[in-house]
Amino acid sequence: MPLPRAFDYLPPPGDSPGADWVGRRVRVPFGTGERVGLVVGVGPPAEAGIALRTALALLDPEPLLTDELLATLRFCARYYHAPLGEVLGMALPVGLRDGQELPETRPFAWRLTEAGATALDRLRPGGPRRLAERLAGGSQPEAVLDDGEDATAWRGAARALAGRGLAERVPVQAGTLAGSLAGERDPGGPEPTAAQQSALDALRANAGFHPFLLEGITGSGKTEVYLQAIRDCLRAGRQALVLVPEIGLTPQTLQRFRRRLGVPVLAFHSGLADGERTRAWLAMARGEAQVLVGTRSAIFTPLPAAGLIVVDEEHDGSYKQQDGVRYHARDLALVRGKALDVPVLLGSATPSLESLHQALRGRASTLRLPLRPGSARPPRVRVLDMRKRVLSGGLCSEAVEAIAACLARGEQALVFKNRRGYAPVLLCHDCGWSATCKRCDSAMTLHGAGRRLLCHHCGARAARPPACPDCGGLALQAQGVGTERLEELLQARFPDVPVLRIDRETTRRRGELEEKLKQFGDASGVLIGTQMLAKGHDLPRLTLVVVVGVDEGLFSADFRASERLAQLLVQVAGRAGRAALPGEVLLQTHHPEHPMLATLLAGGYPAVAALALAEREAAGFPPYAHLAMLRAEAPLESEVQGFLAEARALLGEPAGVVATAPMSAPMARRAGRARGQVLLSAAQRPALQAALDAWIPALYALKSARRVRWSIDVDPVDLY
DNA sequence: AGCACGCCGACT
DNA sequence: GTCGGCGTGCTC
Repeated sequence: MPLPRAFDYLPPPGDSPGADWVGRRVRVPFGTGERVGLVVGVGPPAEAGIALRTALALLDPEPLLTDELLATLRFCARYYHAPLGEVLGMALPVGLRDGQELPETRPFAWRLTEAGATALDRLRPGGPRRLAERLAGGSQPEAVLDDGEDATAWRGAARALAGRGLAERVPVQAGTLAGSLAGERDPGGPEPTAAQQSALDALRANAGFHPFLLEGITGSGKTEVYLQAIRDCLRAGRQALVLVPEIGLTPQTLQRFRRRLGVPVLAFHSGLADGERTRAWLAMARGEAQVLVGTRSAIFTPLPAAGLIVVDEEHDGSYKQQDGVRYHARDLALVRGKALDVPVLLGSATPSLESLHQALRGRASTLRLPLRPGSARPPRVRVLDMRKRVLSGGLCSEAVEAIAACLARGEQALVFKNRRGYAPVLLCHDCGWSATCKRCDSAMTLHGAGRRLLCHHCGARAARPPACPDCGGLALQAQGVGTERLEELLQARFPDVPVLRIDRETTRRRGELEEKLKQFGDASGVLIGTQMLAKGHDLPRLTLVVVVGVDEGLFSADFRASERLAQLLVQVAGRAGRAALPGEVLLQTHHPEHPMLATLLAGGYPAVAALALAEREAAGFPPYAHLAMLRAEAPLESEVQGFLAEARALLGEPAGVVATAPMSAPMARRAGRARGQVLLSAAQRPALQAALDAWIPALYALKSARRVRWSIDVDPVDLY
């Protein structure tokens, strides 16, 4: 339960609990019902004089959590000021949280039954037949099937065969699996470059906990270093955990890991069914699996034989949980690495300022991978000054000409716009009215070729009004451009080549991005996309990138906006060009003289990072200060302000901490709810933590806290 | 967070 | 006379 304390129970009748009960689940009476609990301690009750109830049953024959993981979760609860119960609930896979029995995790294989062998020739062509033909050559481990031609479809086929008694699922003896995988593959891989070799030497010279910051742009071979480091780890008989950003966990990534490592590689992400998540988690907990690749929440997998933690694209925003327990998986990776005494390898082309700061202070070692000879050269970057230009749908004539020239060479162009929809604003040119959301303080975005209005914050929809609701005029105009309008424009301008739009609207399903890009192929054409296209899939024929609308990021109120923009520009630019086909990047801006852009062009990301660090130090922002945010929302503005005012008064002026007055969130109303916040800042972490330790219990006790939804965000990434 | 209890308004 | 609204307090 999200309650800030633990509950004591008497042991189930006949049981005598010892310290080895810690980390096991119990079923207990709670209030009027029953709950699954996790034993976090055994001993006399924390408080005398409370009538204890009796636990009903011990559920697990062995602890689910290692001591280290439980200690890390306790740390997580303390550090992020979340109730331990909520942290535990979040860290356990759903199936285990609601008390299910521990599933089988041993590897299984499929084989044909006798009936299946005889029926083989009579099967109609299709998935089941293809699978049956594979199995006719001998039983196949599931891990091998997962990696084959029908990587996603074979399970359905297997179910169909099993339903007719033609195939069966049988356990594989331990040990034979790794061998069968290694035997089939080529685990050697390419010869490491000098830079990769020295990175690996540095990793090998290290024993125990140490953070490494692996800096290298796309194509510099970071993954190769991960793979070699994991192989070292496996050779020592230890487990490796690899964290990847939400969009990084593609079938291709997994396949590459499986091929090169020669052992089963488990995936862990929100797209998995509950059962699969539980099994992957447990297989690591039981030491039956050695490698797990997963997104943010994979940081909570038990690693009884840990050897290495890798965080790929460590600067990526998706490592920060944005609701509930607002943890940061990269930061927790460092906490776990220290507790487990294993190296933590943070990789990025554009490291976060936090990690660069750690490296500057000598807390992390930097390993650099320069570009490999023969791979892409850095693209030529041109800034297009948009002032006083004639625009056609957001693109200036130079950009359109560059696209035309690129297509004439038979190559591909990418137009990047971080705004989906047709246009971000619908404006009345007669009276200045613009379409805003009824429930949010934000403009509604035009969609559907400009015929519909959609709020990106609450999902509200409306038809485009035929006339201005305010003045009745007919001068309603779409202002600005989104990806949809760019698609319309480019399709009209280049009718003879494919124009493909990739954003959350056109590409929702997992794996759909890969399918679409595969279909797009190597032929000449134009891609239009948002963030989704900033990284990932390899596009060898892509030589031109046009970035439309850099300006939003240059003048944002958020102090992290320029860092994020620089990271995005570097990532997007990294998509252009190959050894044989040099790339070009065009940046459209109204502020060509902006220092961030100038610095980026002159010195690349390292120069921007150095500049940003100096600014942060001068302004007293992270990583030179530490922040915490109290947020509250409620249907009524008065309830939010009432709570925040009381909360702010309770805080007082603690030593070493500066807190703002209660204020409205940058978007003061969202989905019909008023939102407000108080920001705390401290030069030293302990002062901030001490203030929060004293403050938060008092917040729970506030009456006004019951009328709002409030939360604490330690190390917030977004200030709203 | 759930859940029960409790005290005031609209229905058969 | 009862169903049900959500304010309040508790959960070992």
